[in-house]
Amino acid sequence: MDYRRSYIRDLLASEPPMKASAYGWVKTRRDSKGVSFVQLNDGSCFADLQVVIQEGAIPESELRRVTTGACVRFDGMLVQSPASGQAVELQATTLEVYGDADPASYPMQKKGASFEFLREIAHLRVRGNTFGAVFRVRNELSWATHKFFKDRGFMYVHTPIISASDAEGAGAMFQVTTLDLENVPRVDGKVDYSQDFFGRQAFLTVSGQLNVEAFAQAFTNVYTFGPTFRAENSNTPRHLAEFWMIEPEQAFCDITGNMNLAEDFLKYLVSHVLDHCRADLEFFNQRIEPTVLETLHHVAESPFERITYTDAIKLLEASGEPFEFPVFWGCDLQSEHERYLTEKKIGRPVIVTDYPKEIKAFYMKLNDDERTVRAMDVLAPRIGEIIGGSQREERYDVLVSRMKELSLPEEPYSWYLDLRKYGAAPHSGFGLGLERMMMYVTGMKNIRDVIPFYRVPGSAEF
RNA sequence: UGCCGCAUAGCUCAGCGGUAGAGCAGCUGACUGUUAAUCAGCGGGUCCUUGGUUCGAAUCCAAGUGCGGCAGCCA
Repeated sequence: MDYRRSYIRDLLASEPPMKASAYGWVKTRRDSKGVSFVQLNDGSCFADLQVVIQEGAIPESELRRVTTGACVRFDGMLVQSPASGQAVELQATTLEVYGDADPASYPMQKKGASFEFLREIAHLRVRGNTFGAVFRVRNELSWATHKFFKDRGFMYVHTPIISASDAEGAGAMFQVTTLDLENVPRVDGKVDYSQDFFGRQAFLTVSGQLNVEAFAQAFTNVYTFGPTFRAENSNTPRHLAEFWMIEPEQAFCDITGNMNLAEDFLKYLVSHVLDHCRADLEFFNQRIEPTVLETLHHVAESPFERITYTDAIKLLEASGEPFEFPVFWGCDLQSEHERYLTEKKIGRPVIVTDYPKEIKAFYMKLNDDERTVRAMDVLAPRIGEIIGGSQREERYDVLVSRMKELSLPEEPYSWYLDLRKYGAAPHSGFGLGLERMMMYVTGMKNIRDVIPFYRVPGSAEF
């Protein structure tokens, strides 16, 4: 079994007739008198290869083992298919069964399974149509991300997973420790973290941003792309405890440049999957969300709307909508507000900028009005906030006074403050949640269905 | 974490006070090329758990557990 061989995707694009071998997992088998049809898939593309077995070509005792879920190889001739439904098919002459799958207990079926049930068999759901399509698209989004930034001269930075600063403001963190939880060392009644692995408290990162800012101050244009962790007790179809985030950071870039990058990046990703995942997207459009293709073309072609927070509040106040949460200057935008703006009022992605400083993070650059900061959120129909970014505060004194206002300790951020002391460039960046983007592109309704093995409160199986 | 909903065959569900049903899947067979094939037959159940109401509970009530939706926190 050499590693260089044809995928089913390649066979389907080949010119028949030719000898061929097909490796994969059996989706279904249909028998008629004198002939059997096997749908074989190896994950390389949405379409299955139809394998045709004429009566007598393969011993009945072997053919019986070709059941849904079984892992097999067929050898034979790839020929033009006489029936409609596929261009080519494999006329099989030999069969090797690598792994049987007991049809009475194999849980994947060709019909009728709910996403809730499939989450219980996350190790097997990837063999089905929907999750095959989901993870091919996820793969393409990942590669497109690297290509987009590589083509624009960005450096890929591996920011740490374990972080010592515990108060970044992005939410509750998972603590990392090797202390014996049954017998925690204490000094004056408090936990003695000097005996912990790192000699201090440590956590899983909630964002690579602070680290990637340091690299932007040396390599100009950088990005990080990796897992991040939030210990929030969030039970929604849009939140995970472990998710993947893409965070570019640019020196010599203000909030306008940041918005331009965000818009170009989203359009690039959308165009990429339209070009490279056609069959998968058509499946989503047909079976999951009938507006997906239309939405993606729309996003790729039309400019995003850009409005300030202050103007957004005016639009909401003038809307006449019966919002559950009151709208006033200074309020945070709730889901219902975001949905009104992006779905009802504007009908495509909207970038909202210049939020009140009170509802945004300490590191965002203070505007001259001293009431708002240079934040920008990209809101998208169906899913709400997909990107959050800002121009960063590069003025040392302003940053320190902002931290004081929020009672943040300086010590854990001393290195971050150093970046403002020594050769600080104006800089900007944003974070894009890969899974949020996945939901947008595929139309999948639950974030647990766009990540291979999800982690949420109360659940870390597989 | 709050509010709401759901839990019956392997899966998707119906039944909603009188003792367990359908479709799909599985198994057996039929059919000369099927496309989520079709047709016939067969097997398959602690009706989530515990307690209560009742002559009688899958069905009504309560608590627990699990799952889902909405909201908050955010990406």
